Amino acid sequence: MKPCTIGRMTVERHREIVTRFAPSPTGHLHVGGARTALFNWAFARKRGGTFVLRIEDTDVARSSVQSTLGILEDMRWLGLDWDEGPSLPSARDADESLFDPETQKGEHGPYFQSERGHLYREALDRLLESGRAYKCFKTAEELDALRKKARAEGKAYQYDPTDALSMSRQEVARREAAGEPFVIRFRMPDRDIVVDDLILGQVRIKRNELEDFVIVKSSRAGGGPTFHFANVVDDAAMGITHVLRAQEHLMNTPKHVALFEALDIAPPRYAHMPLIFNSDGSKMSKRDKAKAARAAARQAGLKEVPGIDQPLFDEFMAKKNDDLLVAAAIAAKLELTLPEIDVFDFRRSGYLPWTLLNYLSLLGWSPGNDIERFGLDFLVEHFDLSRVGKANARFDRAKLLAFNTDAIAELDAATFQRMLSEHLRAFHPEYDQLRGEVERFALFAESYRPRSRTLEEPAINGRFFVIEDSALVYDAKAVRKVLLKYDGRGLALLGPLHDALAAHEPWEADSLEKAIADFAADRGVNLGDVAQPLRVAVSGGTVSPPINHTLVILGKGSTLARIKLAMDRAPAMGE
RNA sequence: GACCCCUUCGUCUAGCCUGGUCCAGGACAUCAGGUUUUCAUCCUGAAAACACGGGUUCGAAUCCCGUAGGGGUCGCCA
Repeated sequence: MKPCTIGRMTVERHREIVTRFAPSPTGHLHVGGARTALFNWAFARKRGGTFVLRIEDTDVARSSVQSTLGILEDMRWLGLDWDEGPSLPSARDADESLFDPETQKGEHGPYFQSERGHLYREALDRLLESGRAYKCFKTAEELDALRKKARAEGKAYQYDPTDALSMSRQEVARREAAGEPFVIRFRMPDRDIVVDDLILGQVRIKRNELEDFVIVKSSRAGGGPTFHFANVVDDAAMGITHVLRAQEHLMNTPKHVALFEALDIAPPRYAHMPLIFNSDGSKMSKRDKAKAARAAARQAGLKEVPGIDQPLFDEFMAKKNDDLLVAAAIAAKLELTLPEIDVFDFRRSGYLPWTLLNYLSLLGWSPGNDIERFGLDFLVEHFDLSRVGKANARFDRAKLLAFNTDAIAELDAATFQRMLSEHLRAFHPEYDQLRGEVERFALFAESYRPRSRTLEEPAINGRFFVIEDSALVYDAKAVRKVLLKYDGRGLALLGPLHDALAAHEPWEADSLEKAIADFAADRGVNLGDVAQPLRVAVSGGTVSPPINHTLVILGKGSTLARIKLAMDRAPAMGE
């Protein structure tokens, strides 16, 4: 690859592989983006190359620092480290105030496009000088009308450069001086363009399918470089050798290749990956969350939701907007989990980062044998573009969950406890106190470890452990089935059980198990006939860790208090 | 609509390049049993696919052509 000179920068990275992940900071990191990042990362790591992270914030209106931070944090959580790019604050918690865009690693920065204007300007000058770029005064409205007209006539629309190209220098200068807005377009070469894709093979795009596209927006739209232009200039300036991106970019590639050639720089190799869809074949988008929330709200007959202005809510329900804040508020109110779309969603739902990555790697890639469960080290060792498929894939949450179940089963006690604690700290402040009680929390974690498929499940299922005794809510169905059925056989056991337990010491798992078993044996009933009523009495429902562990985590005081509470409330809960 | 990409069990895929060992293998899901004091696990088994049509060949999931279906793109968004 010959050296590239843009600005004062000369990039010469001999035979080294350089890949990049270049998200635009307009929201959270999407799983599709995560897979793109993963493949670029794995490809670079496998070949001993460099992985660059570049923030494409050319769309000033939609980009934000919070999004940038969120994406960096998601990348960090996933364990995808980059060799060059912005630095993440070292704090465990991403704190916006600690984030300094000036801090970065690598020598090809800045890694924010918003700070690379001089490079685009210089490249533009070169194109303007060589006649490969020209000014066009057609407004967006005019072009829109032309597109509509072509469509109405059933014809394919394509930009016609005749007017702009035939305009005299004087005329251009006059209109420019008069302050008329214009865009700058790239003059496509007069020939077909062949993209030699590492996954798809050769793809030929005919000259008449290609049009002179905009590389610099008009002053009305901020006057900055378009994605195509900034992307190419940066890939050149950063010495990117391989561009791995989603197939939706395939039709952009001829433009990019032509741009590289016009700048007299060898283009990188391209590899277009298949897309990821929902299990029903629809596009995985933020709208899914809005859709799910709307459906749930409708079913629950929700007419308003705390924290959201009524007009906004009404519009949301009328499908006038897909505001995620409204969706989140509905989800919180109805206690439902919205479909996970972003990396952060999966994190909040309690998936392990390497499990998500493992699953994601299988969407479009396969190691070629029957091995499916593996970690990043395996991926780095075996990843290869030749084994990336061409067909789109559907995201199957059930399979991800199965992977996560196994991954959690493989964690040792200490690791699970640490990860659970971290998860609860981030998403469930109601567990703060329990987390602080070392021994009790260790037992809590150890009780849930073998029965959790995600880090979120202990938080949901164990909630009865962290509420006031008096706040315990009894599930009517459970009370009827376990305590009241058969003439209150279960309920009748609670009194003597209370007394037996009140007299029991010490309050620890083994002796409690024995005590409960003895209690059952004395009455000639099965262990389950005692355990279930006791479980309902102390937890409010039929599901909890083994009963002896449940009692130890709860403590003697709460156990006895709750048994009394059950004896008190259950009789009134019949039909 | 035009251009481009794709097509193996419900889903993700192995096999395809280098035709026979494939009446197609694995995983998840499903169904049926079993273990377990609840739950979550776990164990055993079953059902389940080469989109269709033509061609090449002794022989095609594998090569070629066509058809159908799916997807992507067609922005001063990235």
